[in-house]
Amino acid sequence: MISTFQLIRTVTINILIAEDDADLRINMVDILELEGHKVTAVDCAELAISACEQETFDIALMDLLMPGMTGVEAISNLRQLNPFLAIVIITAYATVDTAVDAMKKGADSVMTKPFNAGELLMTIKRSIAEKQLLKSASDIDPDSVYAALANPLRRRTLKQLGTHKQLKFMDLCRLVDVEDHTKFNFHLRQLKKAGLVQQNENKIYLLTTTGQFVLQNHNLS
Amino acid sequence: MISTFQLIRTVTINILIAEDDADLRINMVDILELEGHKVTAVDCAELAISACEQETFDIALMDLLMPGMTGVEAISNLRQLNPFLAIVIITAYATVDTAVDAMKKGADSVMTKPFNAGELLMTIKRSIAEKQLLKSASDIDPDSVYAALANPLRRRTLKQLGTHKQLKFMDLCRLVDVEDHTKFNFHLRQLKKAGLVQQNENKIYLLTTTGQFVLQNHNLS
DNA sequence: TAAATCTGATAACTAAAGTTCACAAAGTCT
DNA sequence: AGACTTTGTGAACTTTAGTTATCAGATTTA
Repeated sequence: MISTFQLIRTVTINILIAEDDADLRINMVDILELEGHKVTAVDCAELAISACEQETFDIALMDLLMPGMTGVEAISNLRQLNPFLAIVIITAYATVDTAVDAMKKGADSVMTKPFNAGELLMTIKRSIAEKQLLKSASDIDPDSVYAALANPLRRRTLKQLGTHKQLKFMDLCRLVDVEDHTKFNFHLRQLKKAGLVQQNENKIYLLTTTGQFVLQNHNLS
Repeated sequence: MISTFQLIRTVTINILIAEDDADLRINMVDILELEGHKVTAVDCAELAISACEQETFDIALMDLLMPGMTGVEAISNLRQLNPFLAIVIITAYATVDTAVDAMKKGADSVMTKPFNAGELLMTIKRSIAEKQLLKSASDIDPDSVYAALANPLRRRTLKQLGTHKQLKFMDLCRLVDVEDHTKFNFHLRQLKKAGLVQQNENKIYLLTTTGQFVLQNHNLS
């Protein structure tokens, strides 16, 4: 059974649903359980938050309008409980403005009602995939990354590598305006040790995927 | 003249417009210049990028559909040139999906055509204000902030202060599970020196605005 | 081929970060 | 009042980060 799942590349996802319309809620649960996922369904945002306190979900599908707290209002609470939770806001009355607002408040996606099974599964799959990037990039050692970023010279180096992609030692050294190359060599080694920079077979320096991620998300000054 | 501006609390904003519809473009320029803003208008994304290389804009209003690169595709280029640029995507054919996509790609807001002068000015004002937060929070010394974050004990401390808001020295010390209070005192001083933590008049510790900002944006592990 | 530049290792040193210990003023509890 | 907890300070010390100088193999240039 498990091998079948693996063959068709399906992974069991732990899904939280907050939807006050009972029919739609049951419908969604059916679709997702049929797909082999683990589903917890509640009918308001407050219960979703307490569910998140008990359990680690991969994704939360939050209706926008429910009695009590809205789905968007719950985002910050959910996010605090689980930074890697993918949050999708679901709404029948979606306008561009409400969607933009939800995204600003930290939603990962917005889906409009009505939707069919395919759209639901696709949205879940995509949201999880996008979160996965952040997740994988953040299970690196934060100590060494932050320590590496604590030096302006190293931040400049990362930035230069971000724009020029591939650079030889001395070119990079001159770009960050360091006269002493052995000093620069030290910092480059620190960046390598922190897993932000690597060298290819020709000794040319470039960012690791972690380095690229850090560069994108930390807008270094 | 300047005093009048200050009286009515208007600040000159440096605005970049990329819009291929000449009529709309001229119309927008008129509205914004009448308001006293500095406006640069081009008719494609590529020109917007080169304009951004020459000059530092506060906000870019990018049409989604233009000959050549789309407004959304240009986002990463613009962002790299100026991390503090507010980017608003403008489109006539805005659906929730296109809006969500634009936000995922890094837009700060999405505005639908047609819009009137009031909506335009309001959107600009709001986007600038939201960016301003990030700007003000990031002109603090990044060296000391990253150095402060380089220690797991200090990251735990920040997190606890984020959830409990206000904590006394010993309570905080026990929450982060440190036996030696003088050791903890050292790290707390480091956090204060980095401007992430402060004490109120009753000696109770709490996050500074910078600390709150860092906690939100750096999802610390 | 010789000279110059590039790339990097190593060691010696300085500066900064972090820990531990001893002590003490202030507040709290009984 | 006396004991105890809280909230620190300062000095001594250990560890880590960062700098500088010296050397050396590899590669490029003249």
